[in-house]
Amino acid sequence: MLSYTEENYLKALYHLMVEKDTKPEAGTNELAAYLGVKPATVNDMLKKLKDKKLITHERYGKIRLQTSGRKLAIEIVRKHRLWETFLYEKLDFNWHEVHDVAEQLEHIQSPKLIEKLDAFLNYPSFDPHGDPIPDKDGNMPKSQRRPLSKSVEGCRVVILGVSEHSELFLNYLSDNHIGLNDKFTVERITPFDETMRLSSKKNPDILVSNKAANKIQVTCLRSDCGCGKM
Amino acid sequence: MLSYTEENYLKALYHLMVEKDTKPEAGTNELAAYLGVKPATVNDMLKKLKDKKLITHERYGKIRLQTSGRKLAIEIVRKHRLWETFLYEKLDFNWHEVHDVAEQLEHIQSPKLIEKLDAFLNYPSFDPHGDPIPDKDGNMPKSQRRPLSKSVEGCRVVILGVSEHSELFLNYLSDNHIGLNDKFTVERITPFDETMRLSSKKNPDILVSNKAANKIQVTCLRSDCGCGKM
DNA sequence: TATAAAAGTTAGGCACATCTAACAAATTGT
DNA sequence: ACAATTTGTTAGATGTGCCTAACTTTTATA
Ligand SMILES: [Mn+2]
Ligand SMILES: [Mn+2]
Ligand SMILES: [Mn+2]
Ligand SMILES: [Mn+2]
Repeated sequence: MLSYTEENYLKALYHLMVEKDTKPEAGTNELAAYLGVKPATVNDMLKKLKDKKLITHERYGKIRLQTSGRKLAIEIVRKHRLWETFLYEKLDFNWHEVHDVAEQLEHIQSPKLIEKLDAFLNYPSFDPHGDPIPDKDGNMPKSQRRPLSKSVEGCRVVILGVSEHSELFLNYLSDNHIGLNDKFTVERITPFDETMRLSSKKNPDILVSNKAANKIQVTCLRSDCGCGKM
Repeated sequence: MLSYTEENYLKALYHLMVEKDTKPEAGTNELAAYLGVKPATVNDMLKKLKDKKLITHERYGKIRLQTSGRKLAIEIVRKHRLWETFLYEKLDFNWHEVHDVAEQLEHIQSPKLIEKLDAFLNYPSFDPHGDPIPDKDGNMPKSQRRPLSKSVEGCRVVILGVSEHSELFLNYLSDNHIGLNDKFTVERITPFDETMRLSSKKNPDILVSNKAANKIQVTCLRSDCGCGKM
């Protein structure tokens, strides 16, 4: 049985490695910064996780998840995203409110609870941020999400998710009436700064900066718009 | 902000005091036994709770909850019972399975979560064991529950709850097809050992020992059966 | 009332998760 | 290649929650 803290270290390692499409390894300082603790603290924990055969790490070397550690990390990600979905779908939480509560709920120990919750939610594949929810065997559903910034003029897109979860960004989207599963047409892209002008049923004119468009994940609804979708 | 452990001490004190209709005070050994820790451990915690003005306690004296401590304890009881209701009503947990998971869930910190959960469950007044759920101001709903053993021959009763939560007892009830809100007629009470013979639609002949009848809480559906109901 | 039993306290210690401060190794840049 | 910077490690300390063992106070009982 892992402690609350050990679980958070595994999950942090998993996220650091997924969000790094180069080598799946992390450093002590990097992990410390991510978790908001000091490198010395991480070092103590590395010893414990190594003893439990969840990671590999040798002195002055890089940290890697072992298969057992990755499996546990994915279980925690699964719980986190199922709880986020529950809060959003069933309890009417806002987009930006679900994460912090899920940070607590993800540590509840009860396999039955998670299976029942999954069933209650109808076995969802994606959470309210559009992130994939691993199934009970740890398989991640695939989606052809791509940043909105890759779309071209004339594209008809649907919002599948976001790649940043900050309250600031999520509120910015809400304020601009951009929500999960909303559909938009890319009307115009300003050449100089690539600001996008979108239209939707609810709102005929929405301006989205390139910075924001990079964080908004969409899929293209037409195959003939030339946006480079496979 | 209280720790997980501090919350459990407050809740334990509350339960010890409610379940004792004499003086609302508890002893060190009593509390230690209830929580499954050693008296020395309790002593350390008493110091902390006293510093936080949640209890009163002087050397070799009895422990009492202060108003602030009682209020916090009731909040935890509220969370516990709402979660039990959620697990039972929405996730199809069995009677005896809800408690252990609720022991974990009761410590999740999010006022919004609890208010939303309460609304989602339609502001229930009683949990799956028939125990009262305090409202958000800490008021306990009243019910005229009384042990089944107080009923007399001819009484028509409905099961409102149980005063013991062990898996053994709850499974005993399930095995005998006795469930929450089920209705029974008291057909016969054996004079010598007060064993009760009940009948219901599902099952025309159920034998209930006096030991069990003491733990089953009912309300009488007729006013003329002479069972002493007010 | 004296003694035995029960209840409560204290001292000292341990595991966990964290810190600071000092140090060592590896990497980078001139 | 050497120095400077970054990265990682170690030692020693703290607070929480728990323990055992020894002690003291209160309560029960002979
Ligand atoms: Mn977490
Ligand atoms: Mn998410
Ligand atoms: Mn608890
Ligand atoms: Mn209950």
